[in-house]
Amino acid sequence: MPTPVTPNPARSAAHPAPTLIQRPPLRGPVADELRRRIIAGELRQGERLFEDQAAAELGVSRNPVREALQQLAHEGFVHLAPRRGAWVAEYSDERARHVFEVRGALEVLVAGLAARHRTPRHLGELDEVLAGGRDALAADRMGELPALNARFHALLVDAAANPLLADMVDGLIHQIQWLYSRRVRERAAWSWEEHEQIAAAVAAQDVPLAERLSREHIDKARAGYFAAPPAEPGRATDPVRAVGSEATH
Amino acid sequence: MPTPVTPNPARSAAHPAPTLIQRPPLRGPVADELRRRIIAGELRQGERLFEDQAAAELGVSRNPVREALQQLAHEGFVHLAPRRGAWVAEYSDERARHVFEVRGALEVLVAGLAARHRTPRHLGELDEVLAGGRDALAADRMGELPALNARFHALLVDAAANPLLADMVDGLIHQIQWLYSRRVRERAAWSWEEHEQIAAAVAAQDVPLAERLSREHIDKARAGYFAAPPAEPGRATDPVRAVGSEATH
DNA sequence: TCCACGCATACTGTATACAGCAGACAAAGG
DNA sequence: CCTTTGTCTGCTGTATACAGTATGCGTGGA
Repeated sequence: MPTPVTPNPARSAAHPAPTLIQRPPLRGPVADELRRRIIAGELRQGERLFEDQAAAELGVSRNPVREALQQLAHEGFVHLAPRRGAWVAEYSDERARHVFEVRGALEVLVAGLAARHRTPRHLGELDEVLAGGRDALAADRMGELPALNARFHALLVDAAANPLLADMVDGLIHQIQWLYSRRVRERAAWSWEEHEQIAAAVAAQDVPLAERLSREHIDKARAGYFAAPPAEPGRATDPVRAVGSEATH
Repeated sequence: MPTPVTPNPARSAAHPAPTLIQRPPLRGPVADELRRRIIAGELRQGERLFEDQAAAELGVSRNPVREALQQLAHEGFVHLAPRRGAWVAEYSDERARHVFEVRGALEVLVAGLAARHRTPRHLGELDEVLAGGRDALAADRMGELPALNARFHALLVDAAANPLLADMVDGLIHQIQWLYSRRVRERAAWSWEEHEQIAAAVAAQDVPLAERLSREHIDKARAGYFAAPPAEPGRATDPVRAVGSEATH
C-alpha cells in the first residue's frame, strides 16, 4: 500500500495524545490526496476510480473514500453515477468557461466587499504581500510569485468577511488550479501591477473601482487561459510548478 | 419508526423492478427529509442531531445519514464538529446578509448569461409563466405565485446554460427558503412586475439592463427580508405555505 | 463550598460483511 | 452472421460491528 494517508494509530506511543492533536476525519486527507493526484495529472480525465482500490492504496477502508469521492464530486473533480461508480471528471473549454464565469462574479463581489470591510490589519498584510511581489519581480525571482498571488487573493477573501463566499471561492480555486495545470502559464509578471491597483482601491474603500478592476483582472486571466496552448493531455505541464501556481490570478 | 424514507425492500413483490425505477441512493432522500424538517422548523436551530437516532427514525442505517449530514453541512443547514457530532445550524441576520450578498452576485450573473444565451424555447416558457402570473394576480389567486416565482427563476438559470452556476444557485435557494420561512412574507404581488421587466430585457438580449434589473430585484428582496419582523423562533411562520414560497424572489 | 481528577457512558469514526444491480461474455436461436 | 438471452463477475449501496474519543457526573481533596 503506497502512500498511506495516515498511519492509522496516528500517535506514537510516547504521549497519550494531548486532546489538542484532534486527528481530523480521514475523508479530509483522502479527498486532499485524490484531488492532488487529479490536479497533478496522476489520475487522468475520464479514468475510472474504484472505491476499494483507492481504499487499499491509501490504507483506509471504503467509507472515508466514499465520503471523499462525494466531496470531490461536489467540487467538480469527480463524476458520480449511482450504482455505476466514479470517474475523474472531464475538463473542456466549455467547462473552463463556466468556471471563469462564476469566478468572475464571485471575485468582483470579493473585491467590493473587501473594499467595504477591510480593516487596518488587512491593509498592513496587503502592503506586505505587494512589497514582497515588487521585490521578487525586481530581483527576477519569479518562482515566488505564485505563492504571493495566492496570498493576495486569500487576503481579499478574508477582508470580504463572508464565510459562505469564502467557501465557494475556495472550491473554485482548486478547479482553476486544475485547469491551469494543463495550460502554459505566463501571466505571473504583468498581472502584479493589477494587484497593486486593486489593493489601492480596496485601501481607499472605492467599491466601484475595486469591482471594476477585479472584473478586468479576471477577464484578462480568462483571456490568457484561452489564448494559451493546451498542454499534453492527461499530464500537467510541469508537475512540480504547475500545482498551485497561476491558479489564483 | 415514523417516516421511513423508503421501505427498504423498495419494490413491492409484484414486479421485478424494471430497471427504469433506478432507486436513488438513500443519502438523497434522507438529506431531503432532514432539510425539509429543518426548513419547516420541526428541527430547531442549534438542536443536536444524532446519527443513529435519525437512522432509526428514517428506517435506514447510519451510513446514508452520515453522507446526508455532510451534504447538508455543505449546504449550510448543519454544523459538523469532528468527533463531536452534528447540530442544526444557527441562522442570524449576519448569515442572512452573507447569503443575500452571494445570491445577489450569482443572480446578476444568471440574468446576464440568460440574456446572452436564451433560446426561443426559453422565451416561450417565460411568456407562459408571466401570463400565468398576470392571471393569478388579476384573479387574486395569490397562492399560485410562489410556484410561478420558482419557475421563473429556474427558467432564467436554465437559460444561463452554466451547470456550475445552476448548482450553486440551487444550494442557495434552499437556504433562502429557510430564512424566509421564519419571516413574514409579503412581496409576492408587487415583485411580479419586476419579473416582467427582467424577462423583457432577457428577450431583448440587453445584458446590462438584465443585470441591473436583477440586481435591483434581489436588493428589494433583501430589503424586504430585513424589514419584515422575525417569526416565532424555531417555528416556521406558516408550516404549510412557508416552505418553498417567497424564497425564489 | 469549590475545584480537580477519574471513571463511566454514549456517541462518532472506521472497518468489515452482505446483498443486489450492472456490464461483459458466451451460447443459442433466427 | 447477426441478434438475443442467460449467466457470471465485480462493483456499489447498505447494514452492522468495533474502537476510541469527548462529555458528564461523581468522588475526593483543599
